[in-house]
Amino acid sequence: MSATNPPVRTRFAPSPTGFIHLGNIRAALYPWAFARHHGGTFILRIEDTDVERSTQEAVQVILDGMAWMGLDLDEGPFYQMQRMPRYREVLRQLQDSGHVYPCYMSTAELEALRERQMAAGLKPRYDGTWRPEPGKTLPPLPPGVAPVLRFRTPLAGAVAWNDRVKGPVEFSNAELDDLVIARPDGTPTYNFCVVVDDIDMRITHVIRGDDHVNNTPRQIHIFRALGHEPPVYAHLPTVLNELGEKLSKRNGAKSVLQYRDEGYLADAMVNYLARLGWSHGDAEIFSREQFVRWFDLDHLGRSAAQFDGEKLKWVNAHYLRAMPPLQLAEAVRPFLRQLGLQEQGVDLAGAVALLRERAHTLLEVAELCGMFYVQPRPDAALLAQHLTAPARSGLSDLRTALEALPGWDAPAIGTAIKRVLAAHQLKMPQLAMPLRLLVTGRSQTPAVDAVLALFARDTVLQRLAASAGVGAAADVCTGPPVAP
RNA sequence: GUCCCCUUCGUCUAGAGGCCUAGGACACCGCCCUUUCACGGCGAUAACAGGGGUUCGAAUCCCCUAGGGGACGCCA
Repeated sequence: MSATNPPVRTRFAPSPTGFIHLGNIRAALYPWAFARHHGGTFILRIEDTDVERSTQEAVQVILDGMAWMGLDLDEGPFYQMQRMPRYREVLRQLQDSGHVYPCYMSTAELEALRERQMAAGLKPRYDGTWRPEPGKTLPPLPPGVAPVLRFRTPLAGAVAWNDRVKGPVEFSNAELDDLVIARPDGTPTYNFCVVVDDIDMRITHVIRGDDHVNNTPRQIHIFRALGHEPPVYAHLPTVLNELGEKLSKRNGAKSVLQYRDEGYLADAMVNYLARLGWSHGDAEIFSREQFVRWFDLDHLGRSAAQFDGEKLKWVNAHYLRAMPPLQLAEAVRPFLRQLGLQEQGVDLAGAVALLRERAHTLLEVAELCGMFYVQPRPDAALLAQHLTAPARSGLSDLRTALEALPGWDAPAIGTAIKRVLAAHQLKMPQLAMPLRLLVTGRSQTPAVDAVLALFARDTVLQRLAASAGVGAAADVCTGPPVAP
């Protein structure tokens, strides 16, 4: 890259429909990363010219999603509805230069035309009835009809670009018709607004979903008519859901914010999404900084990528384990509240540090925390199975030993347990199982000495005391079993 | 129907003519570790859509076929 290249400017240009799924947000991630990589500018533009569907709440959804993912803006959001005067101005330019003409064909007539063309095996397109040509006589003006404005597409030749993802793409102009760029009331249409915006915002690289490939030749023509060269295009392949279908609300696609609410970390999401459709050799786990440093258009995939929730979980679990315990505890707190768990008695940072190895999401960590913040109600059948007579007598001795322990930490507790094991000729599981059942109510926990160490000693002694008597087991089983 | 695009293990992908008897990761399966469950370690199964070329040599280049997707709006 020579120093004469203009600074990189990319944009994310969603229409605010109230929903933003993983495919949408990936279409923001890549242009963001590209701008950051080149020290360029990342712009958000809200394409809200469809007044029927656009709302401010929907814009907020986009903003929230981007904020969560850490996709920070340099400029914008710009709203197309606020740029109407500018569009009208450019429209006049195009009229003055003879690039557009009024068309009075009714929608009913157009419909009929399309049907005839389809029936004849042709591509349906406007036939140029109202396109003025030297020596051509136009039909008589229908009275009282406001015309649309159509763009005069070149008849011959072809339009081509070198797509940074797809490679060279070429469309014959004969395939293109004269598209409507302004409605009867003068409001401009999509393809026109996009070009005016991309020119005004000096966009150098258009990185967008490949559903726009077919719009690109039209947009290039408008660029040229306006005396500008088009930007570099990179059309990203589609993201498919786990069934291989196109992502959509109707297909049950989730909002990006729902992933946040289910306990996924933004860094993990960025990592996973970056890797879905782009690669850097064998790298699977990389930080946001590494991603930005490595990101380029040359290693984007060409074909549609299928979302894989299992891999997302794996990536998320990785980030969970890499987090400092205090920070993790902070992140888990809202989920604790959501589950109605009271953080008390046991240090949360200690708990999550111990539990995160067995969880994939913050929500799962919070659920596991239940073993520390809920009164234990061991399953009666499990208790009966594990609380054998030898175990009972071992536990009784252990209780005494724990009570006498000078310190209260995992190694000391572990030593005490091993002494009891030896004295009673017990195997570890024979004592550890009833022990974790009695203290946590669960049969699956981290190493029992580490778990006990997190509890206050009094709590442990109390819960062990409850099982001391012969009939005590029944006392403990006062409620329905909690999930193991 | 017409045009455009796509096609490597189940999934995400590496791969830019010889480094490929095709590599990594997730998932799956097996073994090990073990205080239950996890984690971790080790290992196994698994793919170049098909057919023709070009070349000494092709996953890589060309052509054809098949399959998939997208577009064809006074939506964006």
